Amino acid sequence: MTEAAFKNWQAVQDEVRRRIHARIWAPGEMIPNEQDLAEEFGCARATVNRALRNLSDAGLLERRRKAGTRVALHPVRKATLNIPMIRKEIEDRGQSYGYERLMYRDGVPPEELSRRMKARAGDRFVRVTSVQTADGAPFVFEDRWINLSTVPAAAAEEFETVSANEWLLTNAPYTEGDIGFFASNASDEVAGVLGCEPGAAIFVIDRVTWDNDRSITGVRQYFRPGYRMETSI
Amino acid sequence: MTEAAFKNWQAVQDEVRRRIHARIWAPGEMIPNEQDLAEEFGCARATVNRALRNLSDAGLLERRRKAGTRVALHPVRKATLNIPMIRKEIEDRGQSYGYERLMYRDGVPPEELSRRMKARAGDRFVRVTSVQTADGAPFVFEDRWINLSTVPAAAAEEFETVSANEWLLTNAPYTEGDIGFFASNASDEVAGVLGCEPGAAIFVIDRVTWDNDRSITGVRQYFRPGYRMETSI
DNA sequence: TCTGATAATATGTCTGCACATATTATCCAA
DNA sequence: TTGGATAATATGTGCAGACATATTATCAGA
Repeated sequence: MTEAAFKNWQAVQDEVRRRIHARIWAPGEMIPNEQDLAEEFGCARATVNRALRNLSDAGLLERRRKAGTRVALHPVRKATLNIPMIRKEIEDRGQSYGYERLMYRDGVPPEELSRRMKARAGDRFVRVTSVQTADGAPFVFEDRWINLSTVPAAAAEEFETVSANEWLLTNAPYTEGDIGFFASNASDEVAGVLGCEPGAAIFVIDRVTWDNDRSITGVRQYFRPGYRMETSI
Repeated sequence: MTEAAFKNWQAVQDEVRRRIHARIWAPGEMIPNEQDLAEEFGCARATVNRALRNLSDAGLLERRRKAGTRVALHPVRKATLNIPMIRKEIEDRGQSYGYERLMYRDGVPPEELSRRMKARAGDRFVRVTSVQTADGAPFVFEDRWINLSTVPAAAAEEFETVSANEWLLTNAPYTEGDIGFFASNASDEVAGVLGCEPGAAIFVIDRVTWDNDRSITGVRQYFRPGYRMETSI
């Protein structure tokens, strides 16, 4: 074990990882403070800070001022998953992408969605349903409500050729979003669009996006049977 | 607009966010380099660096050496979701948690899982199935294979009272994990355990965890109908 | 025209120092 | 004993300067 072997923050991070994994520093246990570690590793405190901060972000360490740094007792494993932008996902597989608008209509969202979107009195909405295809086969059925009070410009667009998702991404960037994932049996409508049996298990993503406290859009995406969302931690 | 108003990295970050959102810097467009921004904001380059790096991590900016920094064209929205530790999730709801082991048996994983776990010739496995309950009602059915060649200590534990997940977390920490989410129609077996109709849409999480390049365990969790995984971005 | 060496440039990161801030420990007075 | 002021301490962050590194642009030579 040579001295001064940990000169960059990633080397420090790896070493700390190793010690946690080797249980040299056990879960729940305090680890030395930054100053001491910096001396031991032969680097500046800022370098140690950067490494520990990163590990704290990753959920492996818990840090508090004055209290110090300890190894997380329940490593809250955080998976970062990329919310699929359908076109990109399909094209990345080398398949041809298709988009077709099915319906475009003014209206009022159902009660439950209205609540989730914190709709105010007087808010106007438009509903757009569409299907996106991979090599001609249905890939995802999308049922979307757009809050025209938040995005007035959307009233001038009928989403016949460009998907609402892409239009919104470039024309109404959002600051926050709530996402839910669940499984649902295909209704007759969903089955009809996706070309599967009614009752088939469908992976569904629910999303509401916000421009600060104003909801932009609420969308539900029904993926074709067999769809799998992957990630790693 | 007063000068020198952005003295800390979060203020800088907020200002950059604002400019992106206000389309002062449009998607795909280059933004000024760190040096210039530092002068404009009246702070050190390191401060601008910290802010931009954070935004890059969040997927809002794309940075490349020499090429510079540009506003992400397709803001790859990264949702960080906490992989549920079932007991904690149930107890956090104020419900009582229950665990019951259903089966414990040596064997060989099915072909597909064997491949995903990169099983080597001579690897030995044990299969553990269990159900976890919330207030007595089935919550999740778990079908797990443990690689005894990676975790020999697991051979001495039969998981009758402690869930394999918790035992592994404290006895065989993992370095990496692959996770998949999908929907599946309940088989007769799954329906029987979860107490629902066969064919009901079930949210399923597939996971393989690794100690470096050696697989520790491969598990499939079938959640009760109606289960919803939530997160925000 | 193409290729490979070279220069230019923006980001990445380290150092050493300083001060800020949150939190805990301590101690004194009521 | 208790409450509140005060000190001590570990992390959080800022700054200036320097060098490292990846990548692009340029230009000479084949």
